[in-house]
Amino acid sequence: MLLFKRPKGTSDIYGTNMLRTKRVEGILKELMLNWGYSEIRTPIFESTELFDRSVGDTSDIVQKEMYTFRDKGGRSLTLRPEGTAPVVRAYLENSLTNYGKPMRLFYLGPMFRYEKPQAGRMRQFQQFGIELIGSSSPLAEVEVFQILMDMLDRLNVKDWQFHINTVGCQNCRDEYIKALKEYYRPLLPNLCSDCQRRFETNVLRLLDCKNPQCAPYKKDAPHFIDHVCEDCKRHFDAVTSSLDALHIPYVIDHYLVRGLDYYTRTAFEVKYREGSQDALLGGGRYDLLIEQFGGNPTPAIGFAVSIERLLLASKDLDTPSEHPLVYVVTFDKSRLQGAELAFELRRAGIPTVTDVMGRNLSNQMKEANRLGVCYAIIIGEEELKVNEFTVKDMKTGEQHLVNREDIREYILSHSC
RNA sequence: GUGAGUAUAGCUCAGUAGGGAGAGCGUCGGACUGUGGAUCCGAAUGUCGCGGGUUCAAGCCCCGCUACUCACCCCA
Repeated sequence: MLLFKRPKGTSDIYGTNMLRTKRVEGILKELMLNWGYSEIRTPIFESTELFDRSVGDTSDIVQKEMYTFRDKGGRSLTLRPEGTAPVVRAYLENSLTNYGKPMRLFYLGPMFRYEKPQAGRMRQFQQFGIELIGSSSPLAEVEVFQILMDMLDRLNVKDWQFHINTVGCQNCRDEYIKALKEYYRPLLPNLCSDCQRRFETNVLRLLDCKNPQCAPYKKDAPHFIDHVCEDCKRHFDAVTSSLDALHIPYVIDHYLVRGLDYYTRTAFEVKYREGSQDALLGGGRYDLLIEQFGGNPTPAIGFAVSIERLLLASKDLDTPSEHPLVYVVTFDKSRLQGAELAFELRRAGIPTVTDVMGRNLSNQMKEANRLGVCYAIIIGEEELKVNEFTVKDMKTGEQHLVNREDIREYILSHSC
């Protein structure tokens, strides 16, 4: 019986899984280089209030999903459940405002939410996100959507659906909420208990209730788009028409409200057809958040994706293999010469492995084969005498005697 | 928070009526003391998730617990 197990909802990543993860992360970093976004790494924990105040204290995240603890100084800290609030905090704290607008940032790292784990949902998960800070123009949406398309394309994710909605701004949201409340008030007794509670705390969330008991009433609920102000309406129209112009297929989802409070105007999600955790990516505009954090009024937009869900959705992405190029086979008389040669090859940038088990020739060849190397270099007594080592091509089985001093060049000039 | 399923070797799993704990793959070694992949032979690894009960006897039956998986809710 083992003494320790990994905590619930966490995973150990190794082997093929690690290779696929690195592949996806590599593609994402390359993508960002292409789009002129620079990476930012913020702490894994932040003050609890940062999330309370941004994500919203009636949200599921804050109410039941945060890993909150007190440190020895009595501070309330929280393992970050999402990336936008920390990035905005860092943006202001480090005066990145001085770098000019727009600011293009991306992040990649672990997030934490206390939930019941299941397929595509972990308590610690890896999230990639971008933030485009400083533009209120629909052109910002255009860039973000293009990045999103480019990303899904590079990762070979098929069968996704783009959902978009507007959630208004500080001027018009209250009016919509009023309209929604008026609509739902007489229906209240017919709704599920969750919705009865949400009616008071956060009416918007009634829209994405999946309870069949509430479903019939959703159909006739007022739509955001019919209640937003002139500016928001114009913005939304510009956004959708640019989607049309870019030939990006989308559906207007009047029930899309998102789980975080800081969104304004544009909110969107990419859903993936397979699997119960169908939300692959989520994002939106957050024009008020920076001001709310004490900065100058600065509009911004961004999105976040989970690496785990990307991996589930890009199954046919080919797995890269990582194996050494050379295996140096030694005998009792040549162990140190082998170690020396192996070291030399590695310094020349040739991935090399040699025996540390004291195995015989046959078993070293077996290991070389298992590791998938291209060449085995055999250093036996005969070879030592003439200072010429046997280089064996593991694919063809051919072998040649090569002078000790020429081996590095020999390997470098032969591809495998 | 709600519901369902599973738990036997490193992995995938079998285990018949309650009576000796197994197979395949993998690992290690040998056949072959200087040549891998193919083949053959051999070996190691198990408190059968934990605790209790029934029984002469429990991997199997009963009760409790735990862990994991899946789903709901919500999300990424």
